[in-house]
Amino acid sequence: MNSKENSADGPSQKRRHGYTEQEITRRLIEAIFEQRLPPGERITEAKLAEIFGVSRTVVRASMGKLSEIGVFKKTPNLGYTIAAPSRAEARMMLDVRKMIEPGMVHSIALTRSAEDLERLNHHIATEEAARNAGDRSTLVRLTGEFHLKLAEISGNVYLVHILTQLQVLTCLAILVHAESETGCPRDEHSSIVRAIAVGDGEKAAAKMAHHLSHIADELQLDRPRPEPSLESALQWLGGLGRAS
Amino acid sequence: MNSKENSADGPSQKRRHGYTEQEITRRLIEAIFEQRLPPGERITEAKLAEIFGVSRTVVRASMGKLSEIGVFKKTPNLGYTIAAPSRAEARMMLDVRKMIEPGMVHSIALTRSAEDLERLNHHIATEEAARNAGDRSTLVRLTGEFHLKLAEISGNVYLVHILTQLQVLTCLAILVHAESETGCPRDEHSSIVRAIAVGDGEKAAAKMAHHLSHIADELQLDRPRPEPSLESALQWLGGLGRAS
DNA sequence: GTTTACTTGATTGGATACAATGAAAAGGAC
DNA sequence: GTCCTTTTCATTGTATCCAATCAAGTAAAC
Repeated sequence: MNSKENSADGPSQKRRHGYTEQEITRRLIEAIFEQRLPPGERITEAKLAEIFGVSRTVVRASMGKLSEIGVFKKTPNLGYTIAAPSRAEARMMLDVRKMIEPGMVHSIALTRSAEDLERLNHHIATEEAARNAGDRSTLVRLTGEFHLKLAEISGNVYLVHILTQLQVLTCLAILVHAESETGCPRDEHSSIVRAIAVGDGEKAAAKMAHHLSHIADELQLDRPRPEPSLESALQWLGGLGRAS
Repeated sequence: MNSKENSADGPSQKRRHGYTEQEITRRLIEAIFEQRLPPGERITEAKLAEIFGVSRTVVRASMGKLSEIGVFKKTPNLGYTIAAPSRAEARMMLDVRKMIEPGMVHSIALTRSAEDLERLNHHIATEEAARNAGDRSTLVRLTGEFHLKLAEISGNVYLVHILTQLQVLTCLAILVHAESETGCPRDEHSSIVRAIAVGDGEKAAAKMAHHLSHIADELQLDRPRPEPSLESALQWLGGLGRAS
């Protein structure tokens, strides 16, 4: 978090405004996408306030909203951690996305403009560039943002809002549970765009449904242990205790 | 805003805490459901703080979150109003619900337990009672909560969250635009539950899709004027000016 | 050595004071 | 009277202070 152009602006020169709450929220989400804030990491109001050069009041509002949507886990009077979604939670968020996104691309396929296609193709080209360059953290961010771009193109503000939340959470789930942290698989995005381009809503929806299923597959099948829960950890410790 | 059972809970007994942020948020949403907070109403932090007997700090957090999800409209440095969704916004929120809720009931139809059906039937009976009693504000709240109950039964926390937001917004849209403010039409709810009861996911989804379309119809067809926008109003005034 | 009670430290929770903002009213010049 | 400036006022925005809470460590009792 080296965002201290702040440190150069003179010692006692009073900034009219520090970062605003929305800017802070945006930066935190960005940091998660780029894996600078790993799931499970503990984080305090005071620390963030210092980093952004504002009082706790402002970061508190931001962290409150991020907690509300499940990006931070907050335990009262204790503190915050970056969420580390369980497999069950990951499945739930992908279930919701499976309800939403196929319908969304179906709708888009029937209404898309030339400019929309331009944007989508450009985005996919950028994805490919990052993939070829081996820039993993950028790739994860971009593949996530693809889905948000679709929401924007749909023109539905509520979709943008909802999918932004779900996308951040999905990103965290992938970081926790997926083996290959490459974000969305290969070129499924481009096949979705192709279906949109020819106006085939059904096909676009089907492709999107498959795409989301593939993401879900990665989360559920990779690791052998079904759920490294606290319960099993305690059981393990108990067995150890008895053995020694 | 007559929600002062507060005045009954002991005169000078010092509450360790006043209302918590979540309680305040819940009550505000409840008040909207019951039409004690009409769309367009202006509302200030100080006023709410006084009503709930807490400082601005707490209500501010609550109002911030409500603004985030679009229930309040907030203009910086000026104030808040209860949202009065435009027809375009109403259409968008119902579009999203059409993407989500049919799939949701489809899923529920395949997994519902006897207890789930019990809860749903009980809720519908309560709805009917309110309808027969002519208790309109309770009816609006209950018909809205039916959809939330479904989300709860699905067991998906993200669905509960998302639909809670959309439901409140839909309620506001209905209050602004619908002719008959009776909430959800007749006994469409019970036909959905019947399909769920027999495990027919396809039928439940279809019924829900129709149900949501009916709500959308009410919002778009009732009033003659397509959109009483500021633009058209100015144009009208302009014409008047030239004519006089 | 184990348990209990107490202290301490770190962190959030909430209230208050003050600054910043913008709208509307008041005042003055022409 | 109209236009421009100034003042005032209501409201939000931010910082700071202190209280509340919980965990963990410490000391004392048995």
